[in-house]
Amino acid sequence: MKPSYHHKDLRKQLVSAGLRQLNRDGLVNFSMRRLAQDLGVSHAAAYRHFASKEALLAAIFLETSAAFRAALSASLVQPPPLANASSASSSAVAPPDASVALTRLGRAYVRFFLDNPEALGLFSALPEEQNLMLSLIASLDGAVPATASAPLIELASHAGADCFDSLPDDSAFGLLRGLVRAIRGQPAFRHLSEREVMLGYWAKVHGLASLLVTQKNFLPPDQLDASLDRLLETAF
Amino acid sequence: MKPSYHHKDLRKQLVSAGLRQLNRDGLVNFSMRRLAQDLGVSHAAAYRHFASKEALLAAIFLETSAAFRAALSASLVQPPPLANASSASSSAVAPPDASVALTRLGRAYVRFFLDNPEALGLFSALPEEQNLMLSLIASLDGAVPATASAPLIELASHAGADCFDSLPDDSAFGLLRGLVRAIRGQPAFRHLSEREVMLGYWAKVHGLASLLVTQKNFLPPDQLDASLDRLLETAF
DNA sequence: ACATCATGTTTACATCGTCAACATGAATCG
DNA sequence: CGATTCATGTTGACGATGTAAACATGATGT
Repeated sequence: MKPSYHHKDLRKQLVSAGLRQLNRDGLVNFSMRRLAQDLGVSHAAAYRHFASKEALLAAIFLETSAAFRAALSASLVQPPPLANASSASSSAVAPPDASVALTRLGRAYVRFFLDNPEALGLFSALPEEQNLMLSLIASLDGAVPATASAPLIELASHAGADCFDSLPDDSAFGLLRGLVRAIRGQPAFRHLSEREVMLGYWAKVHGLASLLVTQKNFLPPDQLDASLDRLLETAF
Repeated sequence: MKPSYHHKDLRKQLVSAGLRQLNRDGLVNFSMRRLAQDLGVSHAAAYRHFASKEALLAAIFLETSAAFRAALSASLVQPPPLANASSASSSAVAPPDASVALTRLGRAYVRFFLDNPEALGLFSALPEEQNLMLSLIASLDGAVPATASAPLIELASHAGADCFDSLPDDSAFGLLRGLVRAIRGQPAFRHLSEREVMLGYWAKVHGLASLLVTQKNFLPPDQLDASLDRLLETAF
């Protein structure tokens, strides 16, 4: 089998091999030419599929963020076992309690970045970084198509400063907002606005992810899951 | 006055102009040659002062982190006015209450990164990123000299996974640890380890900084200080 | 069979980080 | 004062990079 002039779906291989190189060498050392060489293809071959290096990174970002979204959604629908697993409810689509749901969501968030360390850098080093984190939140509802060809701009354009109020209640983000509202019902959080409660939750979760990714051993690794649960539950 | 062959303290100008370029063009587009050109000096001139681009960035990091340290220390010694300023105690070196001190510290932390947006990227994109955040915490005590010529390695070498327990109680970090211990005295936090309380606090503060830097308008900017105080106080 | 067109390849260029060889001039010492 | 030394700045070169233009190949549909 000759390696065949036409590589046939080079595109997918660029994205997946690119992701691999990203996690190996870091974002700063990400190189188009080395990537092409690794795939046994000449440099500039990638430019038949991506307009620029940034576009490739955007595609990788899109794939990663799709996985991210899936992980978060899964944590709400089919919760991974908490530290103290008691009831065996088979298909609890609606989470029993807001703070439990937020704990699950938070744990999935942190776990994802621990499993994909480079994703954090990717998510914040891309051109539309200003709107990125919120577009991720917004993209929870699937309103933004994850089709890999769409440039990042398109994704980010859906999430401005006002996306907090503009998404429908039955979207995933709307559900998150609902959880936040429920939390805000507790007397301890009454003096905060919705956005403040939301930001406080997200900040804690995101901060845990950031710090733990770069400080993997700050907490004893074997008790990490339990620690995470405790920390997230304590937030509310 | 001819621009003089010898530029005389090019080094400082490289650091400060470099910091400026960093905040303008971002870390990814940071260019040695453009920097030299902006200073009216030929490329490679910088290599008389810094062994590599990374070394320059490390120097910029050191300067930035010194300012960071100063801002944090100042917030503990001479607190910036909280939202509700009542008593005018002239020189309250010892903060009156642990949670108040932590709120002040947190606000200084967030404010610093809002004022120096690129510092966040700098702090996490540098070679010793693994130990960076904790070395910053550790460097609160001034054990690490801020002399600009020292490479980053030297700084980071002082902060390993064990710096949490190894610093003396009367250092700034020790003080922070004391604050954390005081907080842990409250019944709501008794079930958490010291490190967990510490991480929870730091995560919230760091997360607030990260999210607000990239989402400057998520909270109404005019009430940002008040919101921050509320959010930080609610953590405890 | 042939034309079309998506997909690879080659060549070329500007820019980048970095090094080696050289130039300059301020400081030191006779 | 004049010669020497040495830190500092310059020039030119090299290899690697991102990217565009011109060209090649071969799968596809008429």
